[in-house]
Amino acid sequence: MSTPRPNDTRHRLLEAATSLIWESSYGAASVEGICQRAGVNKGSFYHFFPSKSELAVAALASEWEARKPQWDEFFSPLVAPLDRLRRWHERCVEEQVRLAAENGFVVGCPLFSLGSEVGTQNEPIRQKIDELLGFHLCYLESAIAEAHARQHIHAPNPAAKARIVLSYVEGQMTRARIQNDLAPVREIEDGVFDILGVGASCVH
Amino acid sequence: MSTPRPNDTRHRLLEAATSLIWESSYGAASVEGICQRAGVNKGSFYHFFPSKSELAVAALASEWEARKPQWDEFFSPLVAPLDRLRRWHERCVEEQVRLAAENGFVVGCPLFSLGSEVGTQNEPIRQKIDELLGFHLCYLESAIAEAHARQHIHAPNPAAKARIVLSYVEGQMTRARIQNDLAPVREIEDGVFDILGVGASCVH
DNA sequence: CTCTTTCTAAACCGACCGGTCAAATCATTT
DNA sequence: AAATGATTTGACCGGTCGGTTTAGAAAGAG
Repeated sequence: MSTPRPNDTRHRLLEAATSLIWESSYGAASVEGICQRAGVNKGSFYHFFPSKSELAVAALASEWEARKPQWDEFFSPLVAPLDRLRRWHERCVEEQVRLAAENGFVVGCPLFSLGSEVGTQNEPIRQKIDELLGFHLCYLESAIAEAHARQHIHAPNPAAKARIVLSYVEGQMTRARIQNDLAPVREIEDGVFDILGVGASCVH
Repeated sequence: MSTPRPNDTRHRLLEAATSLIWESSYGAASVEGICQRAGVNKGSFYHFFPSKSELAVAALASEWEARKPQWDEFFSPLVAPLDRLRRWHERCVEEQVRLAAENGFVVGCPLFSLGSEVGTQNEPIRQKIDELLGFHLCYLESAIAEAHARQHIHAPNPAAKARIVLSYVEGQMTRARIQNDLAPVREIEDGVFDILGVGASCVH
């Protein structure tokens, strides 16, 4: 019943794949390279995963599973809705700063990078990313809807507003990667609040 | 003095590379495949371009050169500033619809797809895309600044607003590719006008 | 202990990768 | 016609790709 060693090799492969794809790209991350980073032989790779693309899907799922608790915490109903966005952004900046220091360049959002790379080529990966971005949308919409209900902002259509915010945020993350500059990441908070009209008069 | 055939082979290679990278990705577009689509032998490829990556840079430059006149037309001072954005968006939708019909899936924006794929791996390509996105930013900022000056919108910081709009637009284009759905492209106009606060009271 | 299952090691596969090359061909100029 | 440089050809290179194979180590179960 217990899982004393939660399959170390498999787990290392998932982590190696995540980091390698994040830093470079799906196409540039070879199976050989992933195995090397995981300290594993190729035979083991194909014992646990039938193909490189299925590893990618599993890595995305595993990543999300690991991150979800933190999202739930940041978007907890105990936190004021706009503060959820603030803390979530704060966490994003921290992570990007750390990764940029580790890797020497800004890596951006892996969902968007990977999704736009293989979106037209690999349907399973595309679907998984689509699903995960849908989750992100839910968190945003919930916070925006509540902020509107409490009259902190004016957003009569929270779903539409959430799509705008998500696309903006992901666009900034990708620009940060393309410009190899953390500035776009850092200005996300101001941008989001500008989009949400925070500070604007809220007459009704 | 005349250039009757402006280097047909070279030009066909540029076009083949553009379309192939746009449809799939830089990594998935092989030199062999590009040559095949261009109807050219691999030897000819390396007669005109020293490497695949330099072809990509040349293709980006060539693409922009071909598109610039249209951008200048859309963003002509003769057009009302917000109408510039409308017509530009209209043109984007048309193109995406056509490409989606041709290829069977939504392709999104090649600058963002390519940029986020090779951004951390290939500096020359990264720089070229950075440059081109900078041009886009200029057009947007100009229209936004003028719209503000004419009091059509309230945007005291046009440069910041332009960055928000660009990231949002590119984010939507990428989401369209990832979702394989034209809806995000179609809603860009509404989103941009929402961001710009069109229709909102403009007290000052 | 042995049997069985799970996992790992390392050699191996054909295909394809980006890139090279020498020879052939074409279009101009003289 | 001869000469010349730009263009084109297709065979070819070493290397790496994603994936397979097989033998055996490890480990739990009886």
